[in-house]
Amino acid sequence: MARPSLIPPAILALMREGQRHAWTLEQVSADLAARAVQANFSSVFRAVERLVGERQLRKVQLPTGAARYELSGAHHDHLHCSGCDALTPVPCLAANLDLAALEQSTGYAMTDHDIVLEGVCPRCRQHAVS
Amino acid sequence: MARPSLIPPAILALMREGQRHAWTLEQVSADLAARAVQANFSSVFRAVERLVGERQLRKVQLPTGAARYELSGAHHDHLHCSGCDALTPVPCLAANLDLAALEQSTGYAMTDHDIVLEGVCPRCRQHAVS
DNA sequence: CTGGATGCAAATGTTTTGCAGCATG
DNA sequence: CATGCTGCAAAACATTTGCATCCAG
Repeated sequence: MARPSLIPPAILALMREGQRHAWTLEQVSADLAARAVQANFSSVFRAVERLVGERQLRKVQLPTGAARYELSGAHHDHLHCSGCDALTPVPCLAANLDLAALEQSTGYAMTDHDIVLEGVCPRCRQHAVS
Repeated sequence: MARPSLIPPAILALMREGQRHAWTLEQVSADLAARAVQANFSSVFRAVERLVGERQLRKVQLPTGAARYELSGAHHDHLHCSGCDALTPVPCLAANLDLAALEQSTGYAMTDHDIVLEGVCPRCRQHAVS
């Protein structure tokens, strides 16, 4: 190994202490910069990809098509606010699904899931004309 | 209204008779061409968007970030094969989730969902070294 | 030295928009 | 003729890659 990478650990640190629950690449990049960690966008991209590969991060696809990254930790699912784009973690929803039955009926071998339900968060409900 | 649009109805027809369950924009475009329906990609895009707006079509986000379109019809969810990119419809999974309880605990107003579970389809399981 | 890490620029792939032209009601 | 559909081209966007360079082991 040559030239040990500073970026991946910095990303993990940032996320562990972070205010956010999930980050876009853009946000990871910005937060690194805010911590004076020099990192080109490509490097951030590659670091995040690697971390996802190592299962230290999880990539979450929003219904909008945009992706977010979060610490792996305990598996959970998400609610996505169509108003403000917030992503709120909720306990794993697949626990309530009978995956075994699904595998039976479809022949699929389930490997993963990433359930994102669409809704309007409390704040946006308030601001909406009621 | 001027110049009634041929494209949206052609898309609906194509999907009603189609072999496929869900289409990428690219595929819609190709299938239109195969039926000798002249349509620029932009026009296909706009037509599909309109149909989604009118709730005649549904847009499904795959875990890969790619989008697919399908006829609205009865709501259902999907299994996505990570091997061959197939999208298999399954009965609505959210039926098994206690959405009311979720709304209670999170304050969200749930508006929609689009559950895509990741797995390996029967065919790909076969072809995999076992 | 060497191999991985990095920055920069540019390719990619897809979705989206501006605009001028055109065909119908 | 006005309206909104259409094609074409190009913008916008986010993601991804090529390549030359750099550096700690």
